[in-house]
Amino acid sequence: MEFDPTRPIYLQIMEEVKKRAVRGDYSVGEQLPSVRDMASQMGVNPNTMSRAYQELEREGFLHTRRGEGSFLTHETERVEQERTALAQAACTAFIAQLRDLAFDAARTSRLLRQVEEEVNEDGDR
Amino acid sequence: MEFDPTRPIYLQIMEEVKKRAVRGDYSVGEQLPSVRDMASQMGVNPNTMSRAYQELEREGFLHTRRGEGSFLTHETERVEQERTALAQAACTAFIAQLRDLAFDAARTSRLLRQVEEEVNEDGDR
Amino acid sequence: MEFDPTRPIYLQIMEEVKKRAVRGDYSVGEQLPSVRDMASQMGVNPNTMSRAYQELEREGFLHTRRGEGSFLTHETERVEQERTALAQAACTAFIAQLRDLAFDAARTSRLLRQVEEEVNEDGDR
Amino acid sequence: MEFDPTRPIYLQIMEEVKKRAVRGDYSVGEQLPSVRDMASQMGVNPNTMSRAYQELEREGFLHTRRGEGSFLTHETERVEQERTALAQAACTAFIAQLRDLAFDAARTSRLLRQVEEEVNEDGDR
DNA sequence: GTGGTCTAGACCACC
DNA sequence: GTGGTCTAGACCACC
Repeated sequence: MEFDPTRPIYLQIMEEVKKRAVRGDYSVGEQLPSVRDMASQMGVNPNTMSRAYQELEREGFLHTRRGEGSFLTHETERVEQERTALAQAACTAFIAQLRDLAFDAARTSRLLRQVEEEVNEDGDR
Repeated sequence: MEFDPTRPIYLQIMEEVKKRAVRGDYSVGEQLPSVRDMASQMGVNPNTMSRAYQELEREGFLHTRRGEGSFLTHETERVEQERTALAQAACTAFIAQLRDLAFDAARTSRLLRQVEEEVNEDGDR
Repeated sequence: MEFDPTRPIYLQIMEEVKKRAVRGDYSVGEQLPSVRDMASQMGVNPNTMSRAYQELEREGFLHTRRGEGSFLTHETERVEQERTALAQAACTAFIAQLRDLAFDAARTSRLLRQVEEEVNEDGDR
Repeated sequence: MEFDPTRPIYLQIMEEVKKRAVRGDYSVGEQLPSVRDMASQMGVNPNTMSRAYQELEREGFLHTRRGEGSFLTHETERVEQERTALAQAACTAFIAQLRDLAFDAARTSRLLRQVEEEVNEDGDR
């Protein structure tokens, strides 16, 4: 994986794990790859991965059972909450981009209506 | 400037110049920094900058007068066209993110309405 | 190959490749020598040859498949179009020469009829 | 002046002087620039220029009067003869080019008729 | 000063 | 093997 060198890697790993859970790569309650496996998978130091797992545990996103491994939270709502947070972040970034382009409100409205149509068509599939 | 190492630098420079023009950093018809200046400003080789300028000229985004320098197109429409293209690209990326998060149509609609409101508030400022 | 030092080499290479295709040295759809081979064949730097090939691709005269090589266009019409263009260029240069010699219209007419006869004899061969 | 390095320079000078006379840069009977002046004008060695003048004299195209200088022939016909010869040479080269392009007789006829029209329009000016 | 071209040589991606 | 990109540095034309 590629990491943005200007931000702490463990934070970027946390986001990645959350995205994977939200995407459904891991199901609620499911065992996650071990710290070592995940570290080699993402090409980072196991210590860094361990830190990421610890922080995720503090946030209640996973729990670790000594000697057994780490497991994604059982609470569906917790994952849903992350989905919303990630969507909101994407949304904030998107608005910032439009603002930076000085894209006016009228054109934005038109663009968003287009987006909505596209999404609805997708939903129908 | 930081460049994504997986994509040609000259393409990223082209996008950056377009963004700057769209943001209004450069006005239509205005002389742009020379190839050498822009190259040192962005920390790339003058040849790479030259390539970027040449491609932008081919796209009609700027024109070069030998021995004089490069100038942003006089056509406001050309810049507007780029504004639209950049906004659409941002939009497409945004939708892809929501899709990747398995964000359903109903929630997306709500989110988009929220975006629209925020942008309108901006417009009112 | 000898190049006219007053004109960009890559442009002269483009013309040479077109002439070769028009002469039938390369057939439509056929693989062309690699950038490196053609460069050493013509005694130029591979970068210069690469530029020539890229411009020819932009003109639709050849297409490149990454990792495989470059191929003359499949469209016979494209090559025919070049034949016409080259003939017209030769023609324009010829007229300019006659004009430069202050060759009057009557004598030019006679000369042109002579050209036509010679070409027709050629056709009969 | 630029010379083709594959052919004797004095021959190329001779052709140049003939072209100038045919173009009317020099009139019949008129004094030509001295060997020295012409040599520096064309950027060649005076010996080379001298050789060219001698050959032109042998061909009866100019005559030299010791201590006075060189003069273009008085005979208008001699210049006309050169005009024809140069036109014929241009013509031969033109036909060779069309042949090299495998430009067929029908297309050549069409092209030549176009040329003739252009020349006639020119003549009307 | 300006941009345009060319070479030499490296490194990469795709095959 | 193939082409694509980038750098470094030279030289040139036009102003």
